[in-house]
Amino acid sequence: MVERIVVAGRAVLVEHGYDAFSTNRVATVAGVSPGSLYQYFTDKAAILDVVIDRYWDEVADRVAASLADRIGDTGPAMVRDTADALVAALEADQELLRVVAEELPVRRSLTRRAALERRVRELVVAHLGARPEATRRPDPVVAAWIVVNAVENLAMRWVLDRPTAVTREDLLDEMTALVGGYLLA
Amino acid sequence: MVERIVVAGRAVLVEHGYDAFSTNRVATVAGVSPGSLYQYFTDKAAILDVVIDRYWDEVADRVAASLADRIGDTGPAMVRDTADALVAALEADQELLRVVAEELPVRRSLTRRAALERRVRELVVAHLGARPEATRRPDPVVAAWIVVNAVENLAMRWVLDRPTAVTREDLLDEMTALVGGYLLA
Amino acid sequence: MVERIVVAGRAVLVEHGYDAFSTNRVATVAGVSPGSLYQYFTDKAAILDVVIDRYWDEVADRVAASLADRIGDTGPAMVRDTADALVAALEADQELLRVVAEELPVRRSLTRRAALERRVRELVVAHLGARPEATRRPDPVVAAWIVVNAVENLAMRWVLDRPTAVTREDLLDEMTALVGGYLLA
Amino acid sequence: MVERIVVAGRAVLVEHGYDAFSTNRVATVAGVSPGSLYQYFTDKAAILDVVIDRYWDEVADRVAASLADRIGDTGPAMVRDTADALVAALEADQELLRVVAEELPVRRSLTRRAALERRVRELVVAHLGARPEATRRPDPVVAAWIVVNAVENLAMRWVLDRPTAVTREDLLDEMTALVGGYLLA
DNA sequence: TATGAATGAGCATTCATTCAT
DNA sequence: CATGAATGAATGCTCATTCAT
Repeated sequence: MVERIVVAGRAVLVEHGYDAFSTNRVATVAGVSPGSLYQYFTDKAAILDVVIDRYWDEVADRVAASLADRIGDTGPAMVRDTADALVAALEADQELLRVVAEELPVRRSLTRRAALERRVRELVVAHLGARPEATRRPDPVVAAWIVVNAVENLAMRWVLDRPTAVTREDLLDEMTALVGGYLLA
Repeated sequence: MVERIVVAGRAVLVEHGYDAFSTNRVATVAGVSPGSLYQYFTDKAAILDVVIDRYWDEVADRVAASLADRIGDTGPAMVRDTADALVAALEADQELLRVVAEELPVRRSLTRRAALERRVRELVVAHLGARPEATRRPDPVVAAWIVVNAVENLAMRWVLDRPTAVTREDLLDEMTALVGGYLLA
Repeated sequence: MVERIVVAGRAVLVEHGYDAFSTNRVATVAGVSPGSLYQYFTDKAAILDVVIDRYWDEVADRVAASLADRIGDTGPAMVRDTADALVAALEADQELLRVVAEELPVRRSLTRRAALERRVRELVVAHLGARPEATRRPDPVVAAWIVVNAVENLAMRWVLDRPTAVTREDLLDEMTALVGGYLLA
Repeated sequence: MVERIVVAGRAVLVEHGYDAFSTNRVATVAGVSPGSLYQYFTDKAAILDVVIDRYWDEVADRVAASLADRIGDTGPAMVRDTADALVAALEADQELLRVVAEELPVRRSLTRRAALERRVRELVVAHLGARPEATRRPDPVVAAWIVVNAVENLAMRWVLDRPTAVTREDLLDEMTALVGGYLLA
């Protein structure tokens, strides 16, 4: 039932946008009475939170799963593969990404995205710490912040804007160059 | 009168947040009757749009003004100065930036930010086109897209999140390294 | 408009009872939109309060007016006339009295009725203080409390219950005897 | 089970007030499922009715028990003792009295209180009938109505309002004087 | 042009009641 | 009998918008 409601919530968001995300509509789409919503969620906001959290968790899971396959990667390949995984994760549910990233107040996604970023950042810091020759940047913590923010944002903007001038391959190549060039600059 | 309304709209946004941005409140703060709003704006959304557009225009103006002073810049200095100008522009009205960037649907800012980005991108393209030795990237259009997005986003996140690990100097240094390393990678 | 709403509120109360006293119904009966209610009243409760307060104020006014005519009264005649005035005042809007006294939480009427009682009690205390021979009761404050409560309640119960055994004349006679007998006991 | 529900109903009323008297809460406090309520009561109102009826029955029982002890009483002593018994009965469960008398629609208590009053009134009528010299009032039925109403109301108001000017002894003394003075007036 | 009272569709939420298990 | 998830009508209230003045 929680499932039905969350799925319906997602559907409403994707098909009718955030403005149409009313409890009544979510209930209708879920084939459930409005009252039932409140047996599983305290609030309208609580439903939305679950939908959003679930989205970012899925993105994180996809990225993690993808990375697990290429654990031996090193240097440029690792960057490219990670970027690829991230882009793929964002492409997986573009419709919802559009709503979550453009219609919803960013604030709603903040904690979940921050968590995701922190996780990745820590991996990067660890990686850089383990291989001093991998970078010439003075502070690995700063470098990780830069790299993670830049890559995440580039991937998101690309998926959302689909700039005609930049193919998917371009994007991955350039992100690789961006990170590689930066770390060794 | 348009002026009064827009100023009031900005004030409401900054002082009470987007949720309190109701036509009645804006009218009250503007010292105007709610009916009068509709003589200058078609919509509540139209007011908001002007407030937001004006914000991004101000940011663009500040960046432009700042750049005009350093017209002779070249290479790293140019990057650093541009980044500095952008950070400064975003710092100039942090309160509104917070609302615009975190409380409002991103969609609202989309066209104006896109315009800003396009302008800067064209400058970058022109610059790169004029000095082929400035970059090893194969496609200047792609490179410009990458660079502008990365720098803009990094500046915004830094101003909004104020990550303790990254000082303002760090930020500028690293952005310079990021761009420099990338273009020559 | 306040007038219309209050009148409609009274009408709803009288015709459909307290349970039907919903904002929408009051608005409908007032021939007004639900939103308009909130331009003049903070709350549903605020509307009800005005209706109730107005009712008790009318009762108080009628009693006061009636008493003003018989200012020279003394002893038994004064008691009888006052009782008469009170009964008449309660009879004037029996339908509303029924709702106010039997359907509504008593609590709602408490402050207004307390004010009315206090006013009358003070008159009684003053009267008794001025004519020591009018009573043998040791404490005029206590005596006033007893007398006012007894008379008010008897009048109310009689109007509401219309006990077949007790005619209006009976009631007045007996209340006169009650008060007279008590004060001189 | 009926017991558990009624006890829970009383508890909810006393601890949280009438507004919180929801079937769900009563069921929770009773440690019973909401559905089970409807196997023993037709209605939410039915539960409330039993709670209230039981309350007034308890008051009646206490008064009756108290009176049984003083069966030989006559005249003023009888009045005083009866009044004492009534006040004591009302003081016994003041918390519930407050809810029943001030938060609940009076209508709910009407039949049970009417029954109580009728019982007492009949006693008074019988008493007065048996001793013609006990009163100078022309109609014992009328006199009984007056006396019972006055005493009951005074007792209730005193317990609920605890007027500082009137001690418990005052109250009993004055009620005795009131009734005595009246009957012999 | 400016007003602001009036609007009314729409919303989030509650809770007495039911009924399949 | 007992359950408790599910119901859904109904509620109080908001606020963008209109329009007679």
